Amino acid sequence: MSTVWLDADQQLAWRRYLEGRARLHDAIGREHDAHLSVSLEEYEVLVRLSESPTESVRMSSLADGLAHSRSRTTHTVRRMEDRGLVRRGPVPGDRRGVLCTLTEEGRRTLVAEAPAHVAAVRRYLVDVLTPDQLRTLGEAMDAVTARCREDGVC
Amino acid sequence: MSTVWLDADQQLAWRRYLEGRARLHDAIGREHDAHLSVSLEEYEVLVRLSESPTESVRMSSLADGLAHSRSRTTHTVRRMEDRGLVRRGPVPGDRRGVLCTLTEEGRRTLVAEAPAHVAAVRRYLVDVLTPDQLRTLGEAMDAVTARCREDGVC
DNA sequence: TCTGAGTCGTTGAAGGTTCAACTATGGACG
DNA sequence: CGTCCATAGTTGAACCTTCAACGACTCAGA
Repeated sequence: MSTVWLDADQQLAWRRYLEGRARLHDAIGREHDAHLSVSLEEYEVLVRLSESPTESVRMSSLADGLAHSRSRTTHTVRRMEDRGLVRRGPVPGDRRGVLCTLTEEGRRTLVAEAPAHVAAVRRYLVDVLTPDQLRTLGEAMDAVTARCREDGVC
Repeated sequence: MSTVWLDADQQLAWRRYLEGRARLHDAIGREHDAHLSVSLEEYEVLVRLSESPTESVRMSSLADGLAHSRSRTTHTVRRMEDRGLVRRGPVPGDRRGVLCTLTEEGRRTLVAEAPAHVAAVRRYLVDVLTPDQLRTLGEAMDAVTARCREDGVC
């Protein structure tokens, strides 16, 4: 708030964040490439769908929840539909909407590949932090999300 | 280490991290798009170069420091060279190497645009966290980086 | 000095994301 | 109702990153 520049501590934290962020995404992405049939982003789509009682989520909610653009979500879901992991249908009561639904194949894939995904998250994030660090990390990133929403930068 | 699954706290922290990470990158990226002539990635290249006493860094060191692939670095630097922000030359003593150097134009760009960049980092990260949270965030991501290096996943 | 393994950086193609433009539907308000 | 603006989602092109293959150079050891 006060000055324009970052002090040494702030600068250090920002640098460490940038580097860790890049390496973490890279490391987990490599695990997916090596051992799973779906990318990290596609995996997250499967998770969101599986968490819905109907195993289906509207495109815009999906985009919102994943913090992805609508366009990106369209492309991702189309590719997944081509591979039989999800299917698209109408939203009851709103003819603009598209409902994305988990297929049998999508559910099987999620169940089969979840352990490897979780193992990667543990190996590169959860297991290298203390419970306190992990909690603080979550709270910090939650504050970031709140500010972004506040600014309408979504 | 112990079990295969994440408990509720771990799951929550991971989710918050994923969402905050996406939104933070997006928010700062938008600031760059709107008010600066260089992207966040290009800006980081300029910063690294400016921090060297000679205002030049070898391609591989640049790639390493930014946690980018060598290929990505080549493409990024080529685009920046086309715009006159950096220039490439030989590394004294190793004819395999390429030395990337800040140009006058690159230095001017960095000086002119740093305030807007820093303002974005403050607005979306530094200012929404307590000093403790920010420090812990940095330490946590540093631990992630250490694990990735340990695994040779770079 | 020759050989072989490793490092450095580039290249072009393939794949994913972003952006702007577009169609279609919904909802508020006269 | 009819107009107007907002929302939902798609499309294709431009752009960036990734990947595999490559040429060039270095270094260590026989």
